[in-house]
Amino acid sequence: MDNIKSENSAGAEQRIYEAAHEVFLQKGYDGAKMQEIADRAGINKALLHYYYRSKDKLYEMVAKAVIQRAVAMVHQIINAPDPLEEKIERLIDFYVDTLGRNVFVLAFVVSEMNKHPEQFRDRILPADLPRPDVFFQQVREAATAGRIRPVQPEHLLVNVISMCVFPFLAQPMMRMVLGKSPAEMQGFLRERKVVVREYIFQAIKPTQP
Amino acid sequence: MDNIKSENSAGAEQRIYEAAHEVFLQKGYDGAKMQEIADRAGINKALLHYYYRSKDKLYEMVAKAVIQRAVAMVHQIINAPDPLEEKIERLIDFYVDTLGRNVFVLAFVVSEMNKHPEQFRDRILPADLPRPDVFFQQVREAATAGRIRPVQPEHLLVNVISMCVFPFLAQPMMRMVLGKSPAEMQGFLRERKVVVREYIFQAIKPTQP
DNA sequence: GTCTATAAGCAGATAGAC
DNA sequence: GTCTATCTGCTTATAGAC
Repeated sequence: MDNIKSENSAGAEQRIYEAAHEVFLQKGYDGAKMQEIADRAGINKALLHYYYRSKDKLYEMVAKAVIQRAVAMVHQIINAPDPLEEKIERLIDFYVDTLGRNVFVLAFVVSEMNKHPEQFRDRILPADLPRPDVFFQQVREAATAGRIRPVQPEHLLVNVISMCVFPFLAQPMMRMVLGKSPAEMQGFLRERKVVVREYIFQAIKPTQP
Repeated sequence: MDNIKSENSAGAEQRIYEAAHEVFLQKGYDGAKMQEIADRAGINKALLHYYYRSKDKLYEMVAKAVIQRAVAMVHQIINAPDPLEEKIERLIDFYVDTLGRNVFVLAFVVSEMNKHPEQFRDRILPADLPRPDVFFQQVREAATAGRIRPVQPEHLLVNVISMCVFPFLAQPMMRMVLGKSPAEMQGFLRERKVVVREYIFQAIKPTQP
């Protein structure tokens, strides 16, 4: 099954792709340079164009993969068969753990979608986007059953995501506002999981039993 | 006081600055091109360099102004003498209204600070950053007085900012997740003020009176 | 497949006329 | 002050040898 590759560790094509992934994520389309990608892959620019015809194509491929992986993971959790309360906790854990470690993915998606919206709409976003319908339905049912206040499902989801994700995304800005050192900020971010959980459950719990 | 300017509406220097402001905010440092700035200002590239020596200097000037204005406005609200509850409402209104209309400013700060952190630290951020100490103190006092639960002041502030700001910042991503049209998204975002207020006050109100 | 060399075009910056 | 013309260097992309 596996052919013998003429290069070291992983084959040029694969290494190019991985290098492109890193560079595009960190610098965005405009800031990324083919030379740097070639350097990180340990080959030269000509080979980039041999495997991936142009910078655009390479970018498209990377961006597509990044988006699709993110969408798939979120969808998996959001529409899992877990009960609502558990699901919210898993969502919080997922966002803080996974995205917290890969801030670049997040910053990439947000900033690139803002900067090149038409390119994303036309060539990068998947046509069929899975909706969080299961989650929404669960929220409505929990409200009807009186287990939570009757909150709007979409806003609940957005609030969870916002509180989990934004502090990581805007880490430099938050440090500025709070006047924290990088080390202090690390500690602060570690507390987020329990804080978000606390705020969300306080906010949705029934008013008077 | 006002000299007669040889050019139309506002004087070349001013028009260049405004054009640069627009372009840098929308495209970031890497995506911005001096040619486009010149075009929007209605002059040519040579004049850019006559007034502002280089792209770097021009960027530095714009970024500094953007940051400082944002910092000043936030500081003004956060350390105002209003009582805590009012202040939180004003904060929410401020973020949703002001930043909601200028998403670019926000995206600019977040993404550029992530991409060029050392440049921001060394040349753009003001040395003296006003701290939200007054706000923090108010939270502690309100907690001691039993008017709110004893929450951590910093996390409270971060939660307010996150829920207000993130949905606008990640608007394209949110549309993707929620499956909304641009028009529907507009409506959704208009509901945020009241929703954030509701979540925050539910989360911090005393457990049992 | 992988390289060197080079083409073609663009972006930032300057010289010099007016 | 403002322009045209031009230089220099960088970036994407291709040609062609091995």
